[in-house]
Amino acid sequence: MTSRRGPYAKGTAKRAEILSVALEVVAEKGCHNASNREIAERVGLSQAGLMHYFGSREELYMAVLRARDERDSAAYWEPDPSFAGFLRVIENNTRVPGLVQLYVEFSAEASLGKHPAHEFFRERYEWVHQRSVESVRAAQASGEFGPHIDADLVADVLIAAADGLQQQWLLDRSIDMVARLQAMWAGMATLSRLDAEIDPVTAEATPTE
Amino acid sequence: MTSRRGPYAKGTAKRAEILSVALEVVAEKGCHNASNREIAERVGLSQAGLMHYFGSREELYMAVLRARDERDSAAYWEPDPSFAGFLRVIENNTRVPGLVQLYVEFSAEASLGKHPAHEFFRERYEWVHQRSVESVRAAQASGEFGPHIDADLVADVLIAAADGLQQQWLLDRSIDMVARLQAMWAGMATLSRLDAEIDPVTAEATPTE
DNA sequence: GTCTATAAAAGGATAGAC
DNA sequence: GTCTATCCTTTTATAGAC
Repeated sequence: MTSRRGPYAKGTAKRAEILSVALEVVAEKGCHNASNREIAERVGLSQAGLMHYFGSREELYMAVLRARDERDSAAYWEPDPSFAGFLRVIENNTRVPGLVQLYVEFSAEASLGKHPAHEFFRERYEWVHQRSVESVRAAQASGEFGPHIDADLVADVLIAAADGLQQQWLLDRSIDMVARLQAMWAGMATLSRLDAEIDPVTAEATPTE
Repeated sequence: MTSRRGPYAKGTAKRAEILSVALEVVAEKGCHNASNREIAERVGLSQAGLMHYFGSREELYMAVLRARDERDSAAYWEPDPSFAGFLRVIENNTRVPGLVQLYVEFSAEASLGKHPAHEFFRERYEWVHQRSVESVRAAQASGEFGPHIDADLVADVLIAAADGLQQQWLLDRSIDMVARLQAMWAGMATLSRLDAEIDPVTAEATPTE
């Protein structure tokens, strides 16, 4: 059980090693200044050797991000598909600034035109969105959210706030992302409960008027 | 009045032209793939000529972003330093995807270590934050928000949601950023009013329990 | 101010040998 | 699998003419 079946054992281990080193280099220099050459050197490969495992810089970075998602998903989301689970993912990101930076910069790079990672990020967004919708529905089931809320909209706002807070946090590591997300979540929850009790349509109000 | 005083007239006009062309190229290729050579060519300058105006790629992009901020600030923020003004800025961004992409990618690139634009983005954030705090205070004055809210926290969340929604929007141009921001704002407002009326501390609640 | 020319360094990607 | 060698492109920066 120490090695997986024959021919793939080494390749798999090497791939994992590359992913980890790639993350290390990105964390130090940023996605923009991390070069295949440097990653290859640190793994003890030539640049062409690196290309054997990942056909391009984009493939490599996608793989790094995918590995992160799989790890986080297994560790936080799946055991607890609620807002609390979501918060644990964000809180954990605090320990891996390199990943956060890679995610923001690479997804921005991929957002324009026909970039090789464009589809990857679209699909990833769908996935995160669905997960978040589940969290909202769980909160509705528990009564924290009212029944009339638009779960897709809340999910979008939640993800947006989390992404934007990560951008802020990259510039200033002292900000408390979790506290801010909790405040936002509580606001949406309160609003949704009032909608249910008072008027399903009203979303704005000027009480002192 | 057609030209500013003598020696600077041409330099100023040329700089403005370069900024506009740089934006055009970034909009097409993304900040990552826009090259000084191509920008210079399209302006009708050599690369060395371009470098005469902006000493580096970073300086040039900072200048593009600064010009945008000045324009938007004059057009939307200053006439209306409220949440509505904030929304008009966001809504306007819908018309300049290149700028949005440049902002997200370049700020992410600059967020790591000692990047030449790091300080620029930190200062810019301070500025946007202060502007947003003013919007929150205006909403408190009008009674839309309760008096006990943490305006800095609301401002951070508002900016985060706006930034994150722009990331989403870059990947999927069909999402309605303004509607989502309004929902979030309404939630925070409602929460803040309840805090004032019921209990200044409570931010979460499970009413059906 | 603007050009041509040019340098040295670095990036990504690929062909083909072992 | 892994390497060497090579290609093409980008970047910054400089020297020196007009």
